[in-house]
Amino acid sequence: MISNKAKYALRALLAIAAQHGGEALTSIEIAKRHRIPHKFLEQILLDLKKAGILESRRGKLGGYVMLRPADTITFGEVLRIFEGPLAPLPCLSRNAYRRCEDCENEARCEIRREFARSYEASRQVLDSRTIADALAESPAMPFVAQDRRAG
Amino acid sequence: MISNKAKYALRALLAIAAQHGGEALTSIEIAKRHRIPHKFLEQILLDLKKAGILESRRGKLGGYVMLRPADTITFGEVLRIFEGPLAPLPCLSRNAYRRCEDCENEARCEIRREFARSYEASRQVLDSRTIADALAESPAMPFVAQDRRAG
DNA sequence: CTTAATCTCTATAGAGATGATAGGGATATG
DNA sequence: CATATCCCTATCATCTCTATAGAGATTAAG
Repeated sequence: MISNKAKYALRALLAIAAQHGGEALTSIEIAKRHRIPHKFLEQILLDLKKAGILESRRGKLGGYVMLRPADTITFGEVLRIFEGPLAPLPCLSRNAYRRCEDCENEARCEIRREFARSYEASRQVLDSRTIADALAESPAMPFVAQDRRAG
Repeated sequence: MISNKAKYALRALLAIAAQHGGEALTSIEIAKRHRIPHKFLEQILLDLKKAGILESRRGKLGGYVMLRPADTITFGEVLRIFEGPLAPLPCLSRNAYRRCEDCENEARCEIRREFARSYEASRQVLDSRTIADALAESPAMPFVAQDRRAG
């Protein structure tokens, strides 16, 4: 199961990316719409900003907008920010490889071999599907916000 | 990342299933071979027994043997015993379905839709690959123990 | 300049999961 | 009876998750 944090982050991103005209969305508005505890959401949005995904404006009329276009942000990328490596075993992570301390022979490890298959299958989905893809297939929201950064 | 518990369980199962002639393996032997804390492993083997996967014998000459043949035990089944539902969202679990409390419209939820793809991909691997499959592909152990229950 | 709205940052805390460790009880063998 | 093994329960330290809280920084409006 994914964490609430990651789920909230994805909800928030979908909302911000879907915002017409690329207008800023406030954390309060997102929290109200999606029933996310406001102060918890603030932390999450801050993480997304630090990750270079969102841009923020402070003060009155402040809020959040996409920094990078929604079609460049995959579900996998967002998950990794909040959950760490997606790999089921440390020895299968590309970005965060660690040897299993107690593993005798990685190349012959049956467990590693089997999980590699499973991981590869889900990784290919998570690392290819973007926020924009998800919105594009949404029946209630046919118009996808992609790159609407103010020029 | 999967838990140590699940990893230990899989290691133990692979060892027991690979045992020539279906001889019993003791928890001490498994713990020594695979560097698993012995008392921790005992709990795990007990869980596997309660799940109907292993059979045990007490006393001298005791140990564990497979109850069900190794080609009927999938990685997914073992994982579920120790990690609970494999689904990334409660609303995607078949056996343990729960509605996301804060979800407005499950059918239209973009997050659910995307994770369904990813989950389906990994589930198909985990629920089809068995302990016997894993051993069969192991270069160091070409002879697979399948159904060796004493008649 | 003041006020209000918003983002920013850090601290704290309860609940539960994780990963063991420990001790003894039950059972089988010889 | 002695020994080896499985069986069962309790306990514990650590970490993570899920917040909650409060104050500071920034901006816009009046």
